[in-house]
Parts: sequence; C-alpha cells; structure tokens
Amino acid sequence: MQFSPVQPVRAYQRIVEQVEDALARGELVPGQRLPSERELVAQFAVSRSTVREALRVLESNGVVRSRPGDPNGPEILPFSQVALRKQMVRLARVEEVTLSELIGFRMIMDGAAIQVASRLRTPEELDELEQTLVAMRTAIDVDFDAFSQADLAFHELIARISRNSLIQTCNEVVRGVVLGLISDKIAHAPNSRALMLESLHHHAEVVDAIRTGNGNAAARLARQNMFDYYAGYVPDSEQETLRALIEE
Amino acid sequence: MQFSPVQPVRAYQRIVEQVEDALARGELVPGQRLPSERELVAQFAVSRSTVREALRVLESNGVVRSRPGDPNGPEILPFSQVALRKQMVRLARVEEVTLSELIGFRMIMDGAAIQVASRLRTPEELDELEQTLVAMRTAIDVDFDAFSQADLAFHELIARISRNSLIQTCNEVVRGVVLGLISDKIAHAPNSRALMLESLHHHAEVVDAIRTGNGNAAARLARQNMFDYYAGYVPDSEQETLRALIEE
DNA sequence: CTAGTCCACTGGTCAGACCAGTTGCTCTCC
DNA sequence: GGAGAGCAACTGGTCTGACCAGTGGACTAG
Repeated sequence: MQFSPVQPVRAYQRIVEQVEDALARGELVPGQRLPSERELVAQFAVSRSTVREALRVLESNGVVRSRPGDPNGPEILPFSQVALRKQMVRLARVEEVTLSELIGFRMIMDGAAIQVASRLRTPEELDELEQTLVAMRTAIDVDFDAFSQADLAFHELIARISRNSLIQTCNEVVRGVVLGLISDKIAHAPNSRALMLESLHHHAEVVDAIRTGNGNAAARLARQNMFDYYAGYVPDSEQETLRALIEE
Repeated sequence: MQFSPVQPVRAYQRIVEQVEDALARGELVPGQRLPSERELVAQFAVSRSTVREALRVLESNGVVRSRPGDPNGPEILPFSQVALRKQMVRLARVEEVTLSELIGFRMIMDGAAIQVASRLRTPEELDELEQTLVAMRTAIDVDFDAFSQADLAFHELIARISRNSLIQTCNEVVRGVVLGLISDKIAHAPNSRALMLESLHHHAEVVDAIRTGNGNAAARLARQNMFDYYAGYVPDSEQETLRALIEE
C-alpha cells in the first residue's frame, strides 16, 4: 500500500475551483453575475474575508470584475488571455533570457503567423493589410512612435488573420518586450527615417507574398527582414541560432 | 484643458504594484522573502485583510508563495512553467483556446526547435538523440506511458539543443496541455502499438535530417508528422490552419 | 546526545464594524 | 407633469480583533 504526500487546500482556493468548474461546464457564462459577497458567504459557509480572497484570485485570472456599490454582484467577464499573457510576460522577462532568444522567438512567431495568414486570409483582410501599409507610409513623416504604432497594427492584423490566439498572445508579448529593450536605440538612430522606409519596403514585400498565397516565402522573407533589422543588437556569438531560422 | 476619466485604485492593488515594481527593478529577487503579513501591515499602513488580498493576487500571478507557520514570511518565486501551464489549461477548459490552436502552436514550437537544433547540434548531442531513439524502441514493448516518457525525453533534448529557453518552455508547456487533453484517446486506441512504431519511425527520420544539418527539411518532417498524428482529433473546419504549417 | 515540550512567531480563517458607491423609490417644488 | 433632492437598502472596500494550526528554535530531562 503506497500513500502519497498530501497538500492542504485553502478554503478560498476551493471557492475558485468551484467557480472555474462551473464556467468549464457552461453553468456560468460571461455576462452573468455571481451572487453578492454576503450571499456567497452564506452559500459557501465561510467568512467574508475568505470569499473576498477567492474573488481577488478570480479577478486576477480575468474571470470576474467587482465594482463597489454595483447592486448586481460580481460580473463574469468574457474569457480572455489576460492571465496567460501575464505569465508569458513573466517568462519573457526572466533575467537569464537573452535578447537573441527573444528575437529568435519573435522571428518564429511572426514567421508562423505570416505563414498561416497567407493561407487563411480573405480578400477583405488583404485590403486591411494594404491599409496598414498606407498608414505606415503616412507615419514615416510623423515620428518613430507613430511608425511603431502603425507597425504594431500591421503585425496585430497578421496575427489575427492566423486565427490562432496563442500566436497572437505570444507575438504581442515578445514584440513588446523586445521593443522595450531596444526601442531607445532605434528611435535615436541617426538614419531613423531610412530605417523606417526600408522597413516599409520589407512589409510591402511580405504583403505581396501573402497576396500570392506563398506562405513559406512570406514567412522566410519576414524572418530575413527581422534578422537584418535586429542582428546588430545581438552579440556575434549568439547570431548562429538566428541564422538557423533564415536558412533555405 | 482636457481631463481624462479617473479610476479608483484599490489599496491592495497598490501593494501588488509596489511589489511587482520592486521585482522589475531588481530590488526583490526570487528566493528572497517578503516581510511577514504583520510587518507588511505596518509598512503599508493598511489592515491585514488588505495585505492578504494583495498576497492572493501576487500568489495567483506566481510571484510569491505563502506557507502557514513559515517563520520567514512569503517567498518570492522564480518564473515557473507550472503557472504558465495552469493558465493554458484553464483556457482550454472553457474553450477560449481550442485543441487545434494548441496543436498548431505545438507544431510551430517543435518545428522551430528542430530547425535550430539541426544547425546547432554537436556530435555529442546527436549521440544523445540516437540514445533517445533506442529508449523509445525499448519502451514500445513496455506500455504507452513508457513510450510517452521516452518521447518526452526526445523532444526535451531537441528543445535544449535549440538553446532558446522560450522555445523550451513553451514547447514543454503546450505538449503537456495537448497530451492532457487527448492522452486517454491515444492510450486506448486499438492500434496503439502500431502508432508507437510509426511514431518511432518518424522520429528516426527527423534525426536523420538533423544529422545532415537540413533544418528546413527536419522541421517540415516534424510538422507533417504531428499533423498526421493529431489531425484526427481536430474538427475538419479547423484543419486549414494546421495545413498552412505543412505546405511546401 | 536525543527526544519531548514549550514559546514565539508564522499564515489561514472567522466575526463584526464602518465607510463610500449605486440604484430605485418617494416626496417636494416649480 | 417633470425634475431634483433625499432616503433606504443594498453593494463592495477596508478596518479591528480574535482564534487556530503549523513551524522552528530553545530549553529540559533522560
């Protein structure tokens, strides 16, 4: 007879589990309301502190929202990847993670999004992509921040067209972290305008490949462009892993 | 003069922010301890309930761990795959993330790991890969669990050879989540042994491509194998996004 | 030296009080 | 009749204080 180690489970955790189980079974759906805290105290037969601690956890997971004075009780929120995103951010910000790892990961994510988008995109979505190119062209004459915003819109659209929310979330996170690390260097580069123009040209090439539905070519182009753009910020000794992602 | 809408910030949220800011600035590092709850009450000049609600949020974010009776106060945690995995599992349960999205993500991660590993692998690492194939061959005659373990060792080694911790982590997490969702179906398939043999054959093909340093071919092979293996578990209407990842 | 007990701390939960915010209803004034 | 003010009953946010189980270290007895 073999026993295994036991672990006490806190009362508030039990409440969290019950609520999430009810969500998984469809017995609670977004838009609905939980009972008030005082009602939950009665139903769960615990103190109000315990209920509130459970609600803090659920809130942090993006499951519910509480508003003071709201007479209808805590609201179930639409499902979102807020908490997953938080964990991805924590992963990306681990101290030992290098810039080259982040850039490599971004190349993979962007490349994959573009590859899938090339196959799945509708004509309307292709039009939207063209519009983002126009916006990028306009933003060049404003400033680097405006160009970054337009660039962001381009990549967010690509990720949306890929219809994979994990790609979307990872892409957003790693793009944000990479940009946070080297944004100053890029914005203050002496040839900033030239870089923006070249970047726009590359984006247009990618859109062309997407238009023709050539996923592999589009992904390879995008990865090559990212390598060219970012390799200068990475130590020579770490570029090998990035090169592996652009070979034919 | 333009004013913007204001939003009250709760006291416990302020505490969460202060702790997370201190982490971001490196003033707190994993392994360190926060002061005890009663000490935090004094430092933040709030009630103990408020401190505890903040700690529930931080705990839910994977930032700290509290143990009853621990005389050293709440512990700062390093990033952990467990928390990332937990969030992915939550999303899968409510179908905010579909099986096809998870499988697609896995194809991308595994494919990328194999592509980079093809370039970076050392002769010693290639030997290690061969050993995992031997272990898989042996495990077929044991049972599906043993084969799964050997399969896991293969993929973990590949991810390690890729020298990208983001790929490693995401790969491990998503593999665990996918396997958790469909493991029962696979283990009880009537042709389980045939599936394991075929899977072993595919892994050997991948290792061959890695040996010759052909990253693109290895990655494509791996993604094709995963598509063949998993496509049956995905609705027809969602297979298009997976097909995009295996086209030439 | 080892085992047991005690003490001072830790975190988990409870009960009750008070406060600010929200909503709906009623009353008064124009 | 319509608009505004006031009130009551609720909501969630925070506070205070008490009690309990768990942990580790110090002390004592064998």
